[in-house]
Amino acid sequence: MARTAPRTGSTPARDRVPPHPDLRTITLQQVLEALVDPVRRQIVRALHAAGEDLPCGVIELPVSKSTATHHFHVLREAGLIRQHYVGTSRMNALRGEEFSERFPGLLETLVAEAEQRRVRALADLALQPAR
Amino acid sequence: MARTAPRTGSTPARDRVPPHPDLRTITLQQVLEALVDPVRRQIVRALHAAGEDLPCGVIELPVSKSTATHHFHVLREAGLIRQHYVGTSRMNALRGEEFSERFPGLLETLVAEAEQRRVRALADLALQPAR
DNA sequence: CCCAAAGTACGGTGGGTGTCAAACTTTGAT
DNA sequence: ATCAAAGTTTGACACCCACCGTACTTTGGG
Repeated sequence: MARTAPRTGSTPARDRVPPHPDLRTITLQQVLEALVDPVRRQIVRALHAAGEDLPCGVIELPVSKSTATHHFHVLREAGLIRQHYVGTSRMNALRGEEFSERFPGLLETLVAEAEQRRVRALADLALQPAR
Repeated sequence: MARTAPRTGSTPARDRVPPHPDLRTITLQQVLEALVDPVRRQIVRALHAAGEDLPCGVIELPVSKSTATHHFHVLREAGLIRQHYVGTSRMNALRGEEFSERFPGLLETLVAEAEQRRVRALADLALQPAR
């Protein structure tokens, strides 16, 4: 029942795997607070589109590095992403399957937003004849 | 194509029907901002459970009347509820069908939250033998 | 050994918003 | 005509959180 990892002696003392919450303990409140920020939704969409682990750096965000760190932290606490280190880079992966099992439909709504965004951009272009 | 209602002359000048936004103009950002507040989710759940129009007053909320007014306003702007007057009472109805068509699954997630809440309350009771 | 790269941690700032009380409006009833 | 009920409006306030810069840590490479 030891929730803290046993650390089988061979690995160095400091493990760089941050705690990932059990999805069952996540509340809708937490998830909505995480997803109400457009930058965080952008991260989620990027990870979904990539379909694989991405280091923080390759996701282009309109904020500073320290702010980005903050956003990744919030997403992890809300059970949306999983993080682990590879060298000096922190890799991020969407916890897609398990999250969708806990909150069905939510992720799909976010992905749909990306689609909307594209359609609207096209429509705006079409509706502006000249200027 | 006139988006503003024509007001067929017979009705009195001041109509007490506030503007209800077209669901197609609502963004996910707006909806999430509306639903991130627990009081507003409580309102939505109450309307869903009732299945009929309810005046503001009969929904018990942990806030003052003026704050409640504010929350109903936000929900209406986000396309989640429709309001109309009956006497001195303002009736509120969930725009359930059309909203679900625009954002499939979201409302269901909120309703599921109510279920979760009940289950957790029961579990908490069961896990506390005595004190 | 030292430096660059990639994040993290921390302290501080500004804007947004949930909150309330008080004054006001509209409606229906006495 | 007057009064109570139900909401609304309008400030004002307090707290939260997204944001940034700076300093720091860890890792891998020259």
